[in-house]
Amino acid sequence: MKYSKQREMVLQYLLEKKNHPTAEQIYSELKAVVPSLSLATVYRNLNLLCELGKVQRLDTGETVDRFDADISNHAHFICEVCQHVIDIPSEILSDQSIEKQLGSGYQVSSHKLFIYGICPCCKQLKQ
Amino acid sequence: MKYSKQREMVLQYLLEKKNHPTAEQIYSELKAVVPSLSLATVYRNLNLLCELGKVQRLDTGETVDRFDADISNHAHFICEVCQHVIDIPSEILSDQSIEKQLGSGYQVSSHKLFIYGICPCCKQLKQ
DNA sequence: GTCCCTGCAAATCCTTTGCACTCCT
DNA sequence: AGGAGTGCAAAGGATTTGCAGGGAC
Repeated sequence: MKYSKQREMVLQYLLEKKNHPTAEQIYSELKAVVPSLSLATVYRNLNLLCELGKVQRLDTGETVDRFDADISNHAHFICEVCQHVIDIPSEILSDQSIEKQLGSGYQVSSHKLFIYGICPCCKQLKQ
Repeated sequence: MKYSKQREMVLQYLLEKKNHPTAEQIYSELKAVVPSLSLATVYRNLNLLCELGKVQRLDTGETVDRFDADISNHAHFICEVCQHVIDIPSEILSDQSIEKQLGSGYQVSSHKLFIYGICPCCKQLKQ
């Protein structure tokens, strides 16, 4: 695979800011730096990085996809008040423990866990 | 809310066939029975039923949404070979156990767990 | 020089919406 | 009769694709 400045930028952006951005967010922030950047390029590179396993796509239930360069096993908490997506450490659930519980011939390769509710920050503000 | 034959059909379809269909699948199967049926009506009623809490929407990571009239707490296993969506009993994870593990101020209202892998049926065929 | 990657615009796919008409109540 | 629900077609939003030009190797 050939080097490309645009792909590097997208990956770096995701590695630095861990805010689970949408393609559009990545695009508009990077376009400020490189005005020639195209949204199609951002999408193409996000898909590529997903296929390479360097980035994961989050289907949070919103109409848009979000992206995350943290590919370690972790869950996501989506706050119903502030809409922020918060990383949750993996201890809650592992592929192995799922496979053990499913038993009888299931082969587990991955899982996605989305938790919805109110984050500590918003919960405190409400009180 | 007023009775409508179309809404009743959509709900009945979901209650009977538990195959997690897409809006398009529901539409084409029911259109065979009532040819005047419109896809927009299927979408409108699916959204309504979701709001009423009689149906849940599944964001499996495919481009299309799937729907499920089983609103009890259960996970979904998506077979990477046959693409079938299989219901997994709830014992794996409950909102309460998540909340307990998150601790420190998180309030959990719901969660979605998608497990990806190979189902027993396809695993056996491969061997 | 070759071929992958880009930017742009058009296309595609899923879903929603506006409007006139229908049919519950 | 009144208003929610329908069907149709057109609009909408997110993402992908075709193509000509540009950059990596």
